[in-house]
Amino acid sequence: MSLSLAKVEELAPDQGSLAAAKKLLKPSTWPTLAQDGSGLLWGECQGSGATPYRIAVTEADAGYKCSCPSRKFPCKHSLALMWMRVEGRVDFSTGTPPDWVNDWLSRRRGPSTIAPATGAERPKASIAAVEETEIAVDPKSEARAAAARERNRLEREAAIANGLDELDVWLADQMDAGLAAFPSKAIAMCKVMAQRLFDAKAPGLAARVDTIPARLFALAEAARPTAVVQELGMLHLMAQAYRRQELLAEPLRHDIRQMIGWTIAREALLADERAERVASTWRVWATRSEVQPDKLRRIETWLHGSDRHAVLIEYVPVSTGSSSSGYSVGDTFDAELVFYPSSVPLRALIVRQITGSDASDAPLALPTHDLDVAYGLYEEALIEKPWLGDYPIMFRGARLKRSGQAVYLSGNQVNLPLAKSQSATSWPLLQFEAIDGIGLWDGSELTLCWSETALGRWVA
DNA sequence: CGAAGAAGTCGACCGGTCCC
DNA sequence: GGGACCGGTCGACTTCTTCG
Repeated sequence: MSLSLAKVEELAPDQGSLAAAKKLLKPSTWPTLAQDGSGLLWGECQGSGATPYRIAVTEADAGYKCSCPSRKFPCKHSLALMWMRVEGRVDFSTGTPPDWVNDWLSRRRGPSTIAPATGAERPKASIAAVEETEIAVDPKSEARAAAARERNRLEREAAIANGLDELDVWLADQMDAGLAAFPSKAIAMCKVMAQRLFDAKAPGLAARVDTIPARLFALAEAARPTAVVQELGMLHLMAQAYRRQELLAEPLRHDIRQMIGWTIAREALLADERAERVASTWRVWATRSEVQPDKLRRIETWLHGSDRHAVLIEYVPVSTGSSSSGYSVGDTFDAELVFYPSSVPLRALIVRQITGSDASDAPLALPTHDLDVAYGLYEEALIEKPWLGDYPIMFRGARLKRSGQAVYLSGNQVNLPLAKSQSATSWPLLQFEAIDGIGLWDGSELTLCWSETALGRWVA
């Protein structure tokens, strides 16, 4: 028999030819690949010219002919044709040889023309070596890919900078027009600005602008003017912080970049040596599921362990119907978590889960401090991260009080309004002198999640 | 030395995957 | 669900090589 990988190696004039041939092994390069069924192969290979090269090979004696002008014999095209045949991964159609193949056959001298190994002194080319050099070549394409990434990044930074400039102008316009009028036209105005920020590749900031009207209208009318100032002020703060991110401590820099819309790939976080990891027994104390404007369901699982909090966040398309993370309030499991970098680290990923999650009746491991101290901790966190969002408030010895329609959770000094949606469901708790528990405080209202009382547990 | 074409280089494009 | 990102591929362009 005839062709083998060893034979192809032997024929190759040098290592470079083999490497070049390897790149031609994909069928897409070959408009024609055929055989006559008795050891004659031919094909057309699209080179850099307009007309493809024509290659013919005889399997029996490894004869070859190529119309390319290469001065190497055999050229990469002939080598590639033989290689593909030996590998057998590519289909050769069967047919009668075209004229140009017959032409070559008729003019061809005998099989003996193949000079048997002048190759004694030339370095032997090897297919294995091609595979090896592939890896060696990698750094080059790696560098090119890195350059492309860097280019993309700079482009996006430029787009974001433009977006922030537009935001500044927009904010100034709102101030000029007067903030009292803002709520009445907020929906239309915010939609336009959000779209612009989205186009400026700042999707995080865009989402924030987009949802301003919803947050405003959730408030009593009297509270809206102040909220407008806070919302627009926060936008200004974020735009400024992003521009000056070089001056910020690294965790806060991550925060502002994340708020604007940069993301951290799961893999990158798992591979990050410096990311904070905590192994502990974690207790699920709340789960939330909320549909976002972009038709995604955001599922949060809030955890407590080793005297700290963490939240797992996953996103599921609404269309898939799934609305739960698989965890239930009260579940306990051992796991190592890795926290997303932040000045107030909360969001985390599970690195490895050591035990499965089990429903547990054990009481929550509550701290010794009261609501006043808990609120103090919130304020400290707020200093670290001004756009904090939801923050866990874990307390002992607080009391629920009612004032008109509103319900408040009261400590000695602090009174936190309960979420309106809970004013009815929380009424059984009004009877207790003191309750322990945990809730999520978003800066304006508290969503009570879990409470231990003299009569037992209350869960939202 | 110039022509011709191979080979190398680089950006554009595309489809699959990931992330929010 | 939909954009961002990544790796792979394609093709235009440049550089290199060789020969008459």
